[in-house]
Amino acid sequence: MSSSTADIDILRKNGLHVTDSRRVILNLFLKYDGALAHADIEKYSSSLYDRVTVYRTLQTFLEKGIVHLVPTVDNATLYALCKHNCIEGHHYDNHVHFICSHCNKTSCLDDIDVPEVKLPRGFRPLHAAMIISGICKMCKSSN
Amino acid sequence: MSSSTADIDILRKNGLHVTDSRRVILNLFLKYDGALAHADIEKYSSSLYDRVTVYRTLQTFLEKGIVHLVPTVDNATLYALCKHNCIEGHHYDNHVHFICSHCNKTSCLDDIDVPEVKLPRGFRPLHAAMIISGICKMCKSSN
DNA sequence: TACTAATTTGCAATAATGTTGCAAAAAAAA
DNA sequence: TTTTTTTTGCAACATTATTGCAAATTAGTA
Repeated sequence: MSSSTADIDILRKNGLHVTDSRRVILNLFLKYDGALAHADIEKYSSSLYDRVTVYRTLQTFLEKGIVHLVPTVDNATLYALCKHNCIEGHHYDNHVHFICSHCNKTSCLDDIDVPEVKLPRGFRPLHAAMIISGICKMCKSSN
Repeated sequence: MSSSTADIDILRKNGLHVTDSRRVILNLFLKYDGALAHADIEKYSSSLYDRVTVYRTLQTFLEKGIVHLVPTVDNATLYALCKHNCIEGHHYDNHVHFICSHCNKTSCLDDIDVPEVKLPRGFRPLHAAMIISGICKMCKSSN
């Protein structure tokens, strides 16, 4: 049994009660370095918790800025851990997201910022998101 | 009654049978310069057609390259007209998408290409999508 | 530790969204 | 007009997400 309390720390720091389901779900994100869908979480947590609890936990994490939504081109809803200093109600997920067409894993490229783009006259930008699809590092090297 | 046959031309050019529902849906896209969700189409076409027909029509348009999916940060599935020369199975929707936080309209900025980004070693990009949110031209000028 | 107040969870019901098979209707070709 | 092929509508079903409420759990306090 891991004695790490990283998950507990995160929950406490965000003023959340420490519960089993929150710990399990948060640890999934901490261990799996990529974006997770609701279905992934249900699968990996072996249906220990009710679907509704998973939905509500993700919603809570979103609101607290523990995770952010990952943009997608299909209709999938993906969540990923916020790595930098996100605070309640204000995310700093200004990084590029990469989705691998081979292993299907979506990763946050935390160190790659979304580039600025010159918009047509009259448009005022507030936030930009970017998704790049292709072959990821792991899949490329394993060929 | 408009005598324009732009919609018919598009359908013919793509080898599709010309039917009422396809014409109505296609004209929605032609008139409304922005991305539409399935629900929008159901609403604007006054439930003239079955839900299933709308789904199948959108699927057909997607396959033929008449519309493309618009990336989103929530789980919405949005479709927008392909403006440039998309052919069956190969889209050229390499443009930036803009979603207005005020009127909620999603537009294709057809003339703004998604910029190149330098990725970490090992990642091979195939396609890039970009979504910018903010205040659009119309909403800004009406304040 | 035991008690209390507030939060969280599970269950059941419901809503919203999307898919499939098949017969009837419509479109295109002969 | 007739025939062939495609499309549509209906019904049923599947998946994904939301809500209310009582029971269980958490955290603070005595």
